[in-house]
Amino acid sequence: MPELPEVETVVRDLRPRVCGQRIDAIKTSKLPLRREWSRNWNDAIVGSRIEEASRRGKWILFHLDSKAVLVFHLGMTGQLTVVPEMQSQLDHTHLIFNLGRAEQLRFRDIRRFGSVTLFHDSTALDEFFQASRLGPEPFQVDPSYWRERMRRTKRCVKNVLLDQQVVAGVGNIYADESLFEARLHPELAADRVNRQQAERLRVAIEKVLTRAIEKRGSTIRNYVGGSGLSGEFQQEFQAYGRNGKPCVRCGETISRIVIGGRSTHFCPRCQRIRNRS
DNA sequence: ACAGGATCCTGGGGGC
DNA sequence: TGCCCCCAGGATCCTG
Repeated sequence: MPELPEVETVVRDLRPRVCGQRIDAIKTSKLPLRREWSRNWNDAIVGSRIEEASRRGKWILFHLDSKAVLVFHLGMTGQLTVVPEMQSQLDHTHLIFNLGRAEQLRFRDIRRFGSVTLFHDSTALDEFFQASRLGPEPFQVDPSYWRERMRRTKRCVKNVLLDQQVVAGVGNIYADESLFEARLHPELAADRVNRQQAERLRVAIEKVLTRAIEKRGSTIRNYVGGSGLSGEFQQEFQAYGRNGKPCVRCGETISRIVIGGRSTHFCPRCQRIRNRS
């Protein structure tokens, strides 16, 4: 499910509802997530207050007053919401944190590709991000960055966009939407991307992500924000999931191919391998 | 280095 | 109604 715009929406929704709240109790389910929940974490967390909620790539960070950082990844179907404790519990709810005001922070994940980890302090978290070589935020790269990264690989641009070490937060939907916006063929070899194309790509990614955040992300099936609301950007898709439909720019039929095992949608007329510009 | 495939899971949809 | 197959916003491991 969740790429940068969805994760950003969750964090913005949750921030006012969790910041300043103390975690009074934790309930865990038996089923494992991608990382197993450590029993020690209960003791380390209970009694702490959440000071801040933030995002890094597709990761959600809760900074506790104990200096520990509670970190979530939503995988494909993760949902992180604050609800009244009286609200009935949905299937696949794996973690419940009791907050003040008779509210709970709940983590639900149907496919259990999501993960939760507790880091002792922000240094330990930084080390984790460094070890995984997580790339920069797409809004913080300077104009030369994309060209720089592209020229040193022959991989196709779609795969480069999905690589979290290149840029953090872009997933399958926003890769396709950004390439459509930039009029680049997803199978274009990265080292053949020229200066103008790289700049178009940088601008396109920022534009697509910004608009998607404004629309609270995209809901295909499972995604909801931190208050349980769906996103609406799926109504503005121009490429993703539109195979067989006419291109909004030129009327050509949108194609679907598979790249790196991920379905990929593009306009064969607007997005050519050989590009005039 | 990199592509491709399998894997971790559950559920929805289509075809028969 | 059931069954089987394919598909899904991600990441990681293994092979060639």
